[in-house]
Amino acid sequence: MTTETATQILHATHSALCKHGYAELTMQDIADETDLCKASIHYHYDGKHDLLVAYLDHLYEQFEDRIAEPAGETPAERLRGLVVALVTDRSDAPAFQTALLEIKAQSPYDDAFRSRLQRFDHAFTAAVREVVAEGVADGTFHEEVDPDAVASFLTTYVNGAQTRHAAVGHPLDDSAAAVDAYIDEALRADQAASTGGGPSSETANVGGTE
Amino acid sequence: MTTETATQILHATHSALCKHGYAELTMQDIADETDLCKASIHYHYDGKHDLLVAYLDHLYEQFEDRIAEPAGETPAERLRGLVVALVTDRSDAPAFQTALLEIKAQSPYDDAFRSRLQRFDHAFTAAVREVVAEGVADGTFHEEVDPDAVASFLTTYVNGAQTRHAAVGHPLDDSAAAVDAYIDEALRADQAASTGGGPSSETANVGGTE
DNA sequence: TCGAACTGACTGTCCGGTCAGTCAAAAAAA
DNA sequence: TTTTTTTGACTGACCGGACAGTCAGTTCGA
Repeated sequence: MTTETATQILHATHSALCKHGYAELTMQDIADETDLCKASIHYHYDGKHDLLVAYLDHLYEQFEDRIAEPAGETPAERLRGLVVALVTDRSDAPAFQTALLEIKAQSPYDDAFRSRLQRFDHAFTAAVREVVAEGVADGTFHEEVDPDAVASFLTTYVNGAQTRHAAVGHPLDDSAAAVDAYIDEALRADQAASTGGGPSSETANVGGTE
Repeated sequence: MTTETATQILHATHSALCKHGYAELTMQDIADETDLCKASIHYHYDGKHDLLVAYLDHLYEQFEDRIAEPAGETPAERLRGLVVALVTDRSDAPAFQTALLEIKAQSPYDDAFRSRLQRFDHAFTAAVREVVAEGVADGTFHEEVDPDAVASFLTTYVNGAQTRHAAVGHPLDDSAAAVDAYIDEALRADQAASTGGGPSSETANVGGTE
């Protein structure tokens, strides 16, 4: 098939996923976002599962690009950009985060999903680790800061922020603010530590906002 | 119906949920964990959704008891007990956490689920806040520690640990260790802050060792 | 004997997947 | 060039399985 058709179907999958959620997603829903019929999608993809996996791969490529070179002058800004990008309420994708959580929840039952999600997790952790290491190297962050520990910590925190937002409506802004406080208070070498309950960490999100 | 029958069905719901997961759960699966037939369950509950909601309520009662009076001499120990109880790999419930995540992921589509999950969230946050406040009051924790912020922070982190464990297999032990480190380094008044910052706590290594 | 508890058989619906066939454009033959 | 064949893309109609929920009827204890 032409790449145009492929992206059309992948795009339709995204829209349908946001509209109906993963659990309620049907092939017809996807076809409805297309000028093709249901059978045509089966013609291009071996089945629903195949299509979803292709969609996750497609998503990962975008995610990879997005976290590849964090914008910002200082490591602190880049770190903030990296994390906050996943913990910000983008009006274009309220339902997307929810659908992604549904997929995460299916991951234990589906090896293909699981390996894809692991790629997201590893990529994000690696990106954070990289930026933190830069910060430690150039003196932005305390020298005792362990990039591995911080990266894993933030990844877990981001996961929590996303889950808690989707599940109980805990504001993403609150979680983002807590990360900001964490960066300032726990990592930055030039900031006075003010303790307090500030730093809450979380991590999580795989897919990003799209 | 007798409360015995009720608990039998609720128990069966739990077992079936762990065995099959939420997405694949059928009324027949639940009935199979019972000495009743499918129709009998429909006789006692208005439907699948009703039963699941009753199950969540049942679950909440147990949860409430569990976090009601955290065990431990010091606030630090009680806080640890509170958090680690939710971030420990209990052999009896590997699949249970996954099923719970599936339910969380459905929460945005289901008001009854959502309100129940919010009760869990609020109860846990309140329990943490309480213990932290005790710790601040008796000098175990720094006086600058904000119980509200710490409670929200830890709740989010716990969510992240659970999600990341289920979704990509990130070890719960690692997350638990990070929380231990957080308590020691960011909250406890008698611990030396590892960073150069100031007199107040430092959370440089909040992420822990993992 | 009355009614609550329970059951087996059944129904309606939904959905993933299949299939025979259409159609247009490319390739091959004339 | 014109005609024929092939092929890839696509479609409407259909199939079969799964599952929530129903219902007429049975069982059994009070």
